[in-house]
Amino acid sequence: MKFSKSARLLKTSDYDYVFQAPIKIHQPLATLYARSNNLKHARLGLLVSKRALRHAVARNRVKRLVRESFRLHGAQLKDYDIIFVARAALLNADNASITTGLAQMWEKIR
RNA sequence: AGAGUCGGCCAGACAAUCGCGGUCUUAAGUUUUUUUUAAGACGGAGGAAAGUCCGGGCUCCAUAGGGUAAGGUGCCAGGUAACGCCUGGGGGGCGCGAGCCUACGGAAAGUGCCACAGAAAAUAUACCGCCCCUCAAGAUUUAUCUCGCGGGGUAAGGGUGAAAUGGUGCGGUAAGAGCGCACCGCGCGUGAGGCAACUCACGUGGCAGGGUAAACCCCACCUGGAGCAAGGCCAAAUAAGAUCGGAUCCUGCGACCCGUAGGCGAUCUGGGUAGGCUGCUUGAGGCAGUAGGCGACUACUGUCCCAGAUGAAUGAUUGUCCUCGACAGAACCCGGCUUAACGGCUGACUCGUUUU
RNA sequence: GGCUGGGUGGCAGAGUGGUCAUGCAGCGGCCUGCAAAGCCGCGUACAUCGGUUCGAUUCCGUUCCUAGCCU
Repeated sequence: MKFSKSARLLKTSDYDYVFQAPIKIHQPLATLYARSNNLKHARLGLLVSKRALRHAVARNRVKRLVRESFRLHGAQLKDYDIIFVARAALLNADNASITTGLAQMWEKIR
C-alpha cells in the first residue's frame, strides 16, 4: 500500500479529535491512541518527543520504522485514526523487536 | 623495523524487491487556475548538519545620523565581505628533534587590594643581629675582655611569606653598602638591519625603585537595534471598556541626550483568531587550468547546477563480501571556532638502532 | 529554529578573591517513667573541565544539566 499525505494526520484539529475519546493501548515501547474516523482508510500520526528520545537520529529511526510498519499493515486497520506516542524504551530496542512489537499493537486495535 | 610530528582525503560496498519527499515531461480528471492520480527520467543529509561561542549577508525598524554610556578586541604585518578566524614574522615557554603552546598594550596618569605570618606588603622601615662612641660596673694579663643604659651607623647574615628594593665575584670599610671595579641583567642615548613588532653593536647611567589591569582604569581600534517564529501577500473570526496625552504633547527610538520623521495615538483589562502561499535556495558556489604570492589568499579563463522538507522526506527486508561499520540528521544562507568520534588511505618530515 | 536566565549539603536558601552562614531533615548525648518540645554536639556542599592569580565558589573561557520567552 502507498503511504501518501492522505494517510497521515496533518492538522492540530485531527489530533484533538483523536485525543477527545481515544482507545488506548499501552506497551513498554509506546502508547497508541486510536479513534474511528468517517473515512474509508486509516490514518497515522506520530508523536516522538525530545523528552523521550534525545537525539535526532534516534527520533528519525523510530518514525521511519513506524511508518514502514503502518504501510505494510495499514490495510487491515479499517478506518481508525491512530496516534503513536513514543517512550524512552525505544532507545535501546533494535529494529526487529520494534517491528514485532508494532505488529502486535496493530493486531490489538483490530 | 620501531618511536614520533604536521597536513590532505574517505566515512562500509554491491544487487534485488517494496516505499518516502523534490524538479521536469507525458497522460487522465477538473469550466479555468489551484489541486489529485498514474507512468518515466534526474537527482535527495554532515565532517562535524551539533553547541549557538564569534563574524557577515538578507529582512524590518529612518537612508542607520552625532555625542555620552555600555560591551568587545589587544606584540607586528598581511589575508578576508567580516571576525575573537587564518597566514607569515617577533618575544616568552616546552621538547634531543621534526614541531607545539602562548588574553603577549600600559603599573614614573590616578585610585583600590595584597588574608595568615613577618620588623616592614610600599611616602618604606629595623625584630634577632653586626659595628662605632659616651657613661657605669666587673674581671684580670693595666689595656684588653665581658655585660648594661644612652646616642649613632648598617642592610652583609638569620627568620616570615606567593612576593622583601638588582645577581655573582673581587676590592673596600669600624661594620657595611653600586661605595668602586669586572661580567650578567635593567634603563637611557646613538648607529645599523627590518614596512613594523623587534634584533644587533657601541656608549652611558649606578638601578629606576614589589605584585595585581581575566580589579577600577588609561591608550588604540571596533560595535545602531531586532531577528526567517524577520518580513510580505491572501483568507477567516470577535465585544468592548478604562486611563493618559493632545503641540512646553505623544510616538518611531527598547540605555540616555541631541537631532530628525510622523501626527492621532499610547498603555492596561477583557474577548477573538492563529489556516494557506511566499521568503526558499545561483551562492563572498563547486571543479579544472594558467598567473601572482614564502603562505593565508587573489585575479583571469573554461565548465557544472549539486537537498529544499513544513507533523517535516534517505528507510525496510533479503542475499553476498570485507577490515564487521564510530560520532551523529539540513530547517534562511555563508565564513570560522569549540565539542563528539570507530577506523582506513596517503604525502612531507624528525629521532634513533642495525645492515650495506 | 531563534533568544534569555540559573546550577551552593538529603531539601530550602544567603554569601562573596583569603577553606561557605542559617533553617528543616539525619545521627549521637542530656532532660523524661516513656515520648514531644528544649539544650549540646557531629557529619554531609559551591555542576564539569581548563585558564588568570600567591590563592577561585566568586574573575574569564569550554562542556553538561535545567528553566523561561517568541508560534
